[in-house]
Amino acid sequence: MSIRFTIEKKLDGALGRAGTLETSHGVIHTPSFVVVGTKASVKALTPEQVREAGTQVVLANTYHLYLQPGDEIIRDAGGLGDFMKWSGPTMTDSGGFQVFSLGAAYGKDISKVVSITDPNFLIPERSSSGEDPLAKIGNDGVSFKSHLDGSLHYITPEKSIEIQHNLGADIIFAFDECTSPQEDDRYQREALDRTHAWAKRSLEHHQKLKADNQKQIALFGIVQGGRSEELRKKSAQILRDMTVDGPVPLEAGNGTLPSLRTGFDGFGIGGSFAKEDMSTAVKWVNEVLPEDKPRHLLGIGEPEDLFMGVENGVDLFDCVGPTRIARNGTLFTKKGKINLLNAQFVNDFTSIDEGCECYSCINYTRAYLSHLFRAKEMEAGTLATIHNIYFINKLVADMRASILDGTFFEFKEKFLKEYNVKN
RNA sequence: GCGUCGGUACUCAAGUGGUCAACGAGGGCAGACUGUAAAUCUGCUGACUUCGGUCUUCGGAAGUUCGAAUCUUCCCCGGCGCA
Repeated sequence: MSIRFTIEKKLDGALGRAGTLETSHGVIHTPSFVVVGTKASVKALTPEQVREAGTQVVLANTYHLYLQPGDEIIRDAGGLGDFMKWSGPTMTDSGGFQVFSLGAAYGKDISKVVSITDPNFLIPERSSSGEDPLAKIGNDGVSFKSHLDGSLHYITPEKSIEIQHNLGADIIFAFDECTSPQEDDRYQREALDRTHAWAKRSLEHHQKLKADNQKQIALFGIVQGGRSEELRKKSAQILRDMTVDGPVPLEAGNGTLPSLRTGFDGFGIGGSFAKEDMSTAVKWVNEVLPEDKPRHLLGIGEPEDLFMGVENGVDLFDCVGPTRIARNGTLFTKKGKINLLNAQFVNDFTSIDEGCECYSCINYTRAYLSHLFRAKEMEAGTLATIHNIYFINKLVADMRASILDGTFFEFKEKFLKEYNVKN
């Protein structure tokens, strides 16, 4: 068994739960936020700083590392964790998101989460003319034009799994197609069928490689289905029930052993969401997915969304938001986000977030960070990133603690009330 | 003193008769960012505005012209050269 998931306590009257996820590189206490280190680096931080900010697990990206430095380099370095000197658990995304971000979303003003009130939401995805996308989908796989040097690469589910095995994270994802919520029903169905076919091929190839190299790697299948309840539930069901022949026993048996059927070790919930229906989509899916396996809501990480996910049975979240907005000057506080580049912080000698015990808050003032951002000093990104991931890690850890002591809903109400009050 | 080059918005800096409230860069003021093409991107940056425009600007003053940041004259300021 490559991972072991144990539920410690469930939420009354909701799908949420607190648990532990054991990997060969340590235990993840869930629910947990997964810090993104796309290119085998959490931007602006050393692994020690990532750890000190309360991080349990880091996620890197297949597509980026395949292009640079190449997955074989990382395999030869001893795997992702050894290469980047992160001793804790690791995950890799499959490249499925790049099918979206470099494909349908390329050169357009749409992102992972859009509001249905956004004018862009009304533009039919495939009919709007934009730049020539870097990712083009075929039924067998996706052709990518490298954003680094323009070279062409063809990624199939097998290729993604092979790269991910070379990267050697504890948890990897099936190759999927992340669709935009604007896609019409016909396209959603077509894409979903493709994602399921790719999931099957990912699982088959994963089992084959696992049998060959004996690595302790867990594979998560990814649920898609856009905004449709029917498709979301169908996707969760199909992936839940999907199995392939298990690893071949090392010693040749006497032929009477029943063949082991294995499925996914956990599940990702994917897709670009309409803000307004993200919670219903998560609920639909988690009502169908098996309770005893971990669920990862891909790419979501705003405080409000984390509460929603945890309440509805999500165990893992990853998101570039906290690290990205930090580098751009926006910091989380208990009273909402603040942009340190705003004039009001130039002479604000209070700490970033009162009461926060992160390295940045203990040692520095808003005025100092404001200066660093204005002066374009690199340390600005470092101190801001430390604070933001500490803030999110702490928030999710507090949610976990509140599930364990039965105060989740009170905690949620109190936090969101304060968080939504403008500074 | 003579000659010469220059003086443009917060700064630097284009423009050398109408398409100029004036290119561009920086700075400033905001906004965005959700499985990272992102230490990135977008908007605004003379005043007023019922968003149609209106008014005041390119060292100062006076001219030429239908029209001047742009041409002329004088003045002020700065650089350089010669006395």
